[in-house]
Amino acid sequence: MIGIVEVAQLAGVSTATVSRALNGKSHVSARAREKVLKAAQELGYVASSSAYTLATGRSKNIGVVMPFIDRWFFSAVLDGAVNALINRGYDVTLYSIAGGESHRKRIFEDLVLRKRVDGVLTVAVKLNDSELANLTALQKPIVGIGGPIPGARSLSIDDEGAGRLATAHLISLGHTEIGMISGNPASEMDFHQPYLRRTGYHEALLDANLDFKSEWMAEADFTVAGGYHAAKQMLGDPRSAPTALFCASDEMGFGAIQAARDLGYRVPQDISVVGMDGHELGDFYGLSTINQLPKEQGAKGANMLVDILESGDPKQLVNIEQLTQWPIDLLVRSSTARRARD
Amino acid sequence: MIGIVEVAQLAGVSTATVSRALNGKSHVSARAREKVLKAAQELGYVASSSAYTLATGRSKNIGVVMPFIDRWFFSAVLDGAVNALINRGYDVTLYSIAGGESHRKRIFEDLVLRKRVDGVLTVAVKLNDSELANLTALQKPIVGIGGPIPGARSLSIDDEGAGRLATAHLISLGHTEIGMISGNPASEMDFHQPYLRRTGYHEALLDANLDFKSEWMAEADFTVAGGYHAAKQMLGDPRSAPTALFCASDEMGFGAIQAARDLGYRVPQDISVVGMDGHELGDFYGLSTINQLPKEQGAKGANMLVDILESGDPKQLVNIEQLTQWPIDLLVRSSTARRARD
DNA sequence: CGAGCGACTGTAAAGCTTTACAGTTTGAGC
DNA sequence: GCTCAAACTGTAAAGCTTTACAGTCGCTCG
Repeated sequence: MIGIVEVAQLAGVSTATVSRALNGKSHVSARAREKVLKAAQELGYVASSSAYTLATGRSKNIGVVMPFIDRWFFSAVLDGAVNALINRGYDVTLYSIAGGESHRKRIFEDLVLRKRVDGVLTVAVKLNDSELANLTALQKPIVGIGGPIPGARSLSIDDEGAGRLATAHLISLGHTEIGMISGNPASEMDFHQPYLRRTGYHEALLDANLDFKSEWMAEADFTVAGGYHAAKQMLGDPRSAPTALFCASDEMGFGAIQAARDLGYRVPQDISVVGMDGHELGDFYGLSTINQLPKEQGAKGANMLVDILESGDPKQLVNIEQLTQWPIDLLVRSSTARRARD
Repeated sequence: MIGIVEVAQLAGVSTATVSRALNGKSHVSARAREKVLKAAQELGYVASSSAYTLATGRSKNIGVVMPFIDRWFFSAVLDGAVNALINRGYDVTLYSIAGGESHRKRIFEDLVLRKRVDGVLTVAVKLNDSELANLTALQKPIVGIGGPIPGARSLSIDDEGAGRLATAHLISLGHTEIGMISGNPASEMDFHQPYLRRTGYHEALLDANLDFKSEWMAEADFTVAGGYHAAKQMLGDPRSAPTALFCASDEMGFGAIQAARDLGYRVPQDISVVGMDGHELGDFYGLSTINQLPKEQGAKGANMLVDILESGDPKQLVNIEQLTQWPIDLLVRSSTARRARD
């Protein structure tokens, strides 16, 4: 096992000089630096990260905590975060809290804490008071993606505004009978996107002086199958079928398009459908949507966290509540069109 | 900052006893153990993982290396692995090698090496000689998922057998003109699934004494859009259009179904389509497929790795080549049916 | 009753790096 | 040539745990 002393010996300097030369923090003569670099190269030396962490108190490691890993939105956020963090010299340790409450408790108390990570990035996880207190006590900064976190920094789209925009898009196309397939609040999310998006929908209708019927509101679980069933039910009744549909997720939008087609409607000539998220398959299925660029959100959140860590200002670390609004984008594709004349 | 000495003081014992009581390795009197546990609980003590790693040489951390994070198959494997590893007390550090060769080199040489991880799990990554030599020199075991790795353990489905099974399924339904949409070998995979699956297809045709036409073979990039275009091209020509299609990924299968429908074919009455992988949307779209249970593969690979680490036998760690074949399953849904009489 | 063994506990070293502090060298300015 | 600051370098401590080794204690067995 070769360590810093072997490098120091080969280079003919002290271990302190080796450390300084390799980390580039303080003054080292060009001659010494060169000898050290050569020796390190020759021996294939890489500093032990555990010793580094023990000595400095920094692990160069960020914990990412999310409720799901294999759902599209989450893996996209993760992908963006991992790439951003690698570029800034940080590793990421991944925690899934799908395993229930005890699982979650163990992660926050035992694993994440104490030196394992320098900071925490959460995705659609709302921390409770004791989790926040733990992190604060240890001076570990946290950035949350996907919803505001009281007492911490967060990055989130304006879900209400997104709902309003999607609905307004349909209104601008001349639709007056607009249904919504809303997310199910019980679907394991910590935040309230379902409510917020629904509120935006209602507001847009109000703004345009449009009627709202209760048959135009359905709930599903954010999945394709859920969207399919809800849409089939809503569109199946010719007396109350709306001419346009806003779905609170793209997956539900895919299901709704399929349901409409199966019922004999043409999309978009007979029924317009707008989704939400920016799912990778949206382009293929031609689904108009509100794009929230999850990959970019992940990268942005990761960079915010590293900025805080490297600001050098301990006051920045914790106890700062700040909501960064993430811009949204209306992506118009082929699933929405002007309302046909009756 | 409270450490092991604070716990020792409060419990009135030495740090050695605290360590032993908490790790449960060797004999500690019940009385002492109880005092230690109580003190640790009271102080909220958790051992510093960096000090633990430095002292023991084990990090309780597994590196997972994959070329993509946000593609369905990979995130499913990751999900399975993360949950399995958490259950066995290991963390996972995630590396994406999407960033190109230098990126990859940095990960394998600088980050993964030296104490950061106890072992490595790769997904669809073929290690080159120097990467393998590095890991071997450091006695870090490795398990690869998604293809055989010379000189290491791996877990993989029999891609050739899968291709044969999918094709045989179509043959058993009476189809004699069977096309294939194969993966593109250049699509950033380290392994040769495209070739293997194609070989299986050819073999099945041979076994059944069926003809093969070159118009029945197309290549695409594993995506929905790619499958759509390839299928549209192949099915569009009525002179040579096959009555059944084997797609080397489920995404391409989705695209193929859509293409067939857009051309006016009914699926499965006019055209049968079988995919491969077990994509989560397969159920919704009714795509028959070869299910390879990626989540379970991830969990199995992770458990294999931990078993090796905890076997206590240093000879198990490296230099063992072993290919574990992962069983596959034919999942028959509504996209395949008996060939219609002409 | 003594020897010896097993169970338990404590001391101290080892693991590897960073960095405060102190010491040395270098070179500029006078 | 001397002084002094700045640049560089080395020594040693600190960071926190595990564990080898040695020591203590109580008990059993002869």
